[in-house]
Amino acid sequence: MTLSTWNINSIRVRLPLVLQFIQERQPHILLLQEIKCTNDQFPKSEFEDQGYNVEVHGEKSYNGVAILSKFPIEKVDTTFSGNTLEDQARFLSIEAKLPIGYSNIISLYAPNGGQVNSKKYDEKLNFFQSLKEYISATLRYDLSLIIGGDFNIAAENLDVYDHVQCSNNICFTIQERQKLRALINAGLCDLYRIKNPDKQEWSWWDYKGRFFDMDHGMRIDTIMSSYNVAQSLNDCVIEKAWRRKKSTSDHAPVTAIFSDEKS
DNA sequence: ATGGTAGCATGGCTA
Repeated sequence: MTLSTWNINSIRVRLPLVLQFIQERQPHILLLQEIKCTNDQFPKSEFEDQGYNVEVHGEKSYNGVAILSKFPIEKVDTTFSGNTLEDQARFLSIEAKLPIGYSNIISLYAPNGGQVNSKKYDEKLNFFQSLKEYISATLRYDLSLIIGGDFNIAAENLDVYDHVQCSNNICFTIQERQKLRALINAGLCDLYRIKNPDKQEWSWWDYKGRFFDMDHGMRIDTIMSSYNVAQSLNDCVIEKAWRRKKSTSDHAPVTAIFSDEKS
């Protein structure tokens, strides 16, 4: 089973590219972020034509998340208990019977945070606090949880192109990294890091300047899961080729491949 | 320190 996540920065602009990605990669599940449209603007039938069940949590202009699933979707939630940014479309949860077992799958678009120490920055820290408390209260030894998306925080020094230069930048301050660490410590594994313990790869490169040409990026998108799900993991890769394409997103997709056995 | 690009929406916000 293959599960991908991709911050596509507008589904209406990126529909042809996402359809091409589906054709080539054939993910059983695709988590999307920054769809930047309302539910009725989302090209649902185009994905249904490709054999996907589709759930969308959108809003006008900004944010927005969606989940495409080859497996029937059994339960849907557009927020979580305690969500401090409930008015923004950043969270979509489904349940589905996967080959690895019955699972809760979440598409997450964490806030960027704007400027360090701004109002948005505080809201970002508070959002992660509320998400950690929810995940902590929800995780049980018999629950299979997959949470993928744009976390908008790079965890470690090897997750940014220059950890000295980036240390005061949004998405890499100590305060943010502590929030991400606390979320992981609630009982999650970073599936990319399990399979690539030393690799330095990025999932996001700024559109501005020559960031992509210079390979100056950050690894802020990933797929996390409960430990039992991680036992079924075969590989996890960042698909940089999709960031190289014309008229693409500023993020690359991340894909996890699982063995089809229950863990 | 600022600006560089991109999308939404058509001025300025968000990233």
